[in-house]
Amino acid sequence: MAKDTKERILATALDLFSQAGYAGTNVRELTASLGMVKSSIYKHFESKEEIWNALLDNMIAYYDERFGSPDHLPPVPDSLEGLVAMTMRMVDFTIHDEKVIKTRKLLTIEQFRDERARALATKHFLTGLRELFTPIFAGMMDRGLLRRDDPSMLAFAYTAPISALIHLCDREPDKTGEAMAQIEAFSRHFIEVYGEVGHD
Amino acid sequence: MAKDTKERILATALDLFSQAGYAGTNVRELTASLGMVKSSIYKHFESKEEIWNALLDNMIAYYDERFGSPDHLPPVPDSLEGLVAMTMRMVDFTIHDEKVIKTRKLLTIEQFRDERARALATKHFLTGLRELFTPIFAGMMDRGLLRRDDPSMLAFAYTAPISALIHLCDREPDKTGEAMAQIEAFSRHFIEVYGEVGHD
DNA sequence: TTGACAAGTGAACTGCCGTTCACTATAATT
DNA sequence: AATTATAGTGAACGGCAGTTCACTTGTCAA
Repeated sequence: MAKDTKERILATALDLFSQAGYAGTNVRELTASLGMVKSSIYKHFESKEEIWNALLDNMIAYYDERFGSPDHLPPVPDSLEGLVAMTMRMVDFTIHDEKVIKTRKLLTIEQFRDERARALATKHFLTGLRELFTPIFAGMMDRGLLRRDDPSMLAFAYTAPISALIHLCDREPDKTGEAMAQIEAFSRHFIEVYGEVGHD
Repeated sequence: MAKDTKERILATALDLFSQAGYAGTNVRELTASLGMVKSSIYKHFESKEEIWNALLDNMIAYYDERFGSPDHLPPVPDSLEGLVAMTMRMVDFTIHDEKVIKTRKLLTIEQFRDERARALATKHFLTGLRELFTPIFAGMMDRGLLRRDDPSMLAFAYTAPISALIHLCDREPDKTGEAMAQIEAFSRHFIEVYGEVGHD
């Protein structure tokens, strides 16, 4: 039971912190959202700050689990259209999964205040995506699908604009549809520009 | 005198809010940074929230002043190398000007909490840059410097990665040099890919 | 059946939060 | 010289923040 409640607390903390930030959320609200009284939370965590630290531990562990091992590398697409499809699948997940959305928002809010949040934010928003796509593009070049070029540069040129539109979805969820369309348009523009002629 | 103090208050508020956020900053710290006692601030602002609103007013006015009128549109570069140079000049300013840095950080932190911050964040981080570069790229295409293509798409593909690296500088200022180098490398990659042959 | 422990409660505490107010000092206006 | 306005002070406020604690309840092992 204890573990279950602890996880519920962390899920609710993620929810509230990702809206108003750590400083903008108080334990009254937090426990009220959980249907308990504020003192109860101290049976599970020593302090509000410990909740924050546990939350960060979780986020770091979750990230390492999903992107840390090479097992979870997406396969190299066997066509340019396959790259678009894979991209849209990944984007569709990342902008609709509540936990992932809240994690991004929380890192966005707290990146200037907490060292670990800062480091994780850079991974999430910049280097992680670039490192994920670098081997993919290298593979596509090997297969003659993409023009020979610096795969890391291409990965950066490809993921950064997509990442910017993902941030837009976090900020203005009602623009999600529009953003998805723009991501697809950008992805097609990209294969148009970098795709090797003779492949679609 | 009053106006001067008011501006000092807003400058200090921008400084503190951009580090710890609105909720994470209290009136005591704010006034202490100004060398006065906390009650004094109420001679200039009715409440902490009014300071926040005035700060947002300022940021919106400053943005409109710098980017709102077509007068301040940068000239269309007359060479591909000119685009790189102009880019580096703009980036150099935007990542070293304290006020601009703090404004970006504050918008980053508060974008999920305040409607006006949300709207201004989208302008700052996404649409503004795109709209700034669209006519520039259109002009460069007219002059035969860039391949004919959708100038708005090119503006997006160009500005989004640069914006991502500007965010990196805000988050990890010690990586500023590295980020500048990456921006220049990306800019050169861009003119390599999109530049019309026969021009440098 | 008892005892021990984990989970939740409500009241109370300390301290800081934003804000108010009567007051003083200074400067500008008449 | 007298008056008024402005900026700043220090003490005090009500309230809410995070936290503690004695206590009740429910669960399960001994």
